[in-house]
Amino acid sequence: MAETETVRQANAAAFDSLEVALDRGSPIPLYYQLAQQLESAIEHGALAPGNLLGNEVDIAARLGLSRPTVRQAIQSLVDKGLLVRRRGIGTQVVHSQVRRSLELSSLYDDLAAAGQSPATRVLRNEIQSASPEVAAALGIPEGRDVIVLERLRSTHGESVAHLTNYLPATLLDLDTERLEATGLYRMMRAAGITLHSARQTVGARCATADEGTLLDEPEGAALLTMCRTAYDDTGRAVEYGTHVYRAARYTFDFQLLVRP
Amino acid sequence: MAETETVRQANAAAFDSLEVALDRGSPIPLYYQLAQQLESAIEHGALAPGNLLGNEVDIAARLGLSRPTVRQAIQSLVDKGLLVRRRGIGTQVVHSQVRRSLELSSLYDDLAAAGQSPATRVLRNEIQSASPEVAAALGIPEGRDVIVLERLRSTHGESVAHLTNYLPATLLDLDTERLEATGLYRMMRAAGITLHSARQTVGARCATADEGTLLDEPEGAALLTMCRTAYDDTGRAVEYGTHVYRAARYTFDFQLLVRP
DNA sequence: CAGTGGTCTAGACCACTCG
DNA sequence: GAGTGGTCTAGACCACTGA
Repeated sequence: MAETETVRQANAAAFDSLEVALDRGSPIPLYYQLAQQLESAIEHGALAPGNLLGNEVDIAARLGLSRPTVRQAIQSLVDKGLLVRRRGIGTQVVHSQVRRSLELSSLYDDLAAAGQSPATRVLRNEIQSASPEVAAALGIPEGRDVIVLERLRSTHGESVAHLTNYLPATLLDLDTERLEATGLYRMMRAAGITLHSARQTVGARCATADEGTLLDEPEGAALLTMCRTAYDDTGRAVEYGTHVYRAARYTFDFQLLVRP
Repeated sequence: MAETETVRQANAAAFDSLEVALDRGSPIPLYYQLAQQLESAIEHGALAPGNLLGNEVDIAARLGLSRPTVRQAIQSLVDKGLLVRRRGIGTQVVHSQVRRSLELSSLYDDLAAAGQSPATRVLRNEIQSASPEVAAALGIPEGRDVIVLERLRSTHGESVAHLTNYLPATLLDLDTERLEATGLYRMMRAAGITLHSARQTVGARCATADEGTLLDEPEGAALLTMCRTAYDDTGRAVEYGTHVYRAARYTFDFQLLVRP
């Protein structure tokens, strides 16, 4: 098809005319600078879906980089799901429909956004002895001190979720005011805790009378439940939470990327 | 602490005594061979949690590989969450508590396992015109032919989920028998469709009377709902599904890895 | 066949962490 | 200061794809 040829030429033009400004004096790695600029070019449509990127050797030559550096940049976007490599063909921009869903919900949004919601009211912030369940989840001895955190999250003046969190008491201090302003994960990060991974279980059940009162739902209404244990990069469990969401006002969105 | 020193020495010994067999004649990449053997060493406890791996230059020298190749192997395990790198310190095996949860539920288990469950009964397998909702989800014109698939999944003789899927009719042929034996995703893979990503939304609601009958739950029982659109690596939507699970017998488990 | 990404090498310098 | 991972270079050969 002639159309295909036209598109291919347009692609090359699109990438050739792309201005990539690399600052070798910057502390930001070159591959990262390139990746960021490619990503924004894709976002802004300068690189359209389906466009071929041009071969890696040429790109490297044109930018004055080595091929491994260019590959590292491209690879990071492949890992994000924005680009697709094909042996013998080239590297292509993923189609917009897929990209849009990627942008809508990164896998880590929930972790990142946890606690950053506009309105979170702290109902409880105190130290207790770890129950067997909590101790097991956090991998600490039963009876050890833990911070118990209970929060009510709402948007637009309507309650959305009831969050209960448990943290080893030695980990950090949780000032209630800062907690409502900043969010739990941001405070943990500020305390030097670097998150590594978290394990989540999502289920559903009907609201009890108490839960109904708290969340403004009738008894028996459907609720989404989520249990999470989050780990440090040293392998410590740093948080265990059991959360309850009003199903009518909340869903979990996430994106799966299939590794080749 | 003396204990720390002992552990550190044990680490070095653990890795030094690790036998890594590389086959340069194999079509399997060297970095992949190394990654696999490291992974199994971690699984089998030959490399214990917290163990330092030893520096990359030494490993490369000992195995007769270049450092980038060793780095590529290590990086792949870091991406899986099994190892943690620390600048100026070394590479460590992640603690077992974290690893266990990683092994329990890879992020892609659900996709991979979809349809491989022991008992799946096909209730419907026919071609229809795409409704507006389905057409929008699949990114095809309204009214275009789509395969409509309705399945009932059960384990241990009890129903667990009611799955409804829509696929562009041009994509592949779905033989009901093979579908029950093989599973949808395996059939798609066999048809040359390589999955790239999927977007999921998980929610909850109460069962209608019909759903209750189908799933053997009372009306009003809590149900987990899941909507998914899966994409090809060319960017085509290849499947849209709306699934309903009995909350009493099913939860979604997944693992988040925080990218540095 | 020519062109592409996939793999691999053998070096180099830097930033960071620790003692 | 010594040791670590993080980045980068300038090449090389291979496997796969398409025409």
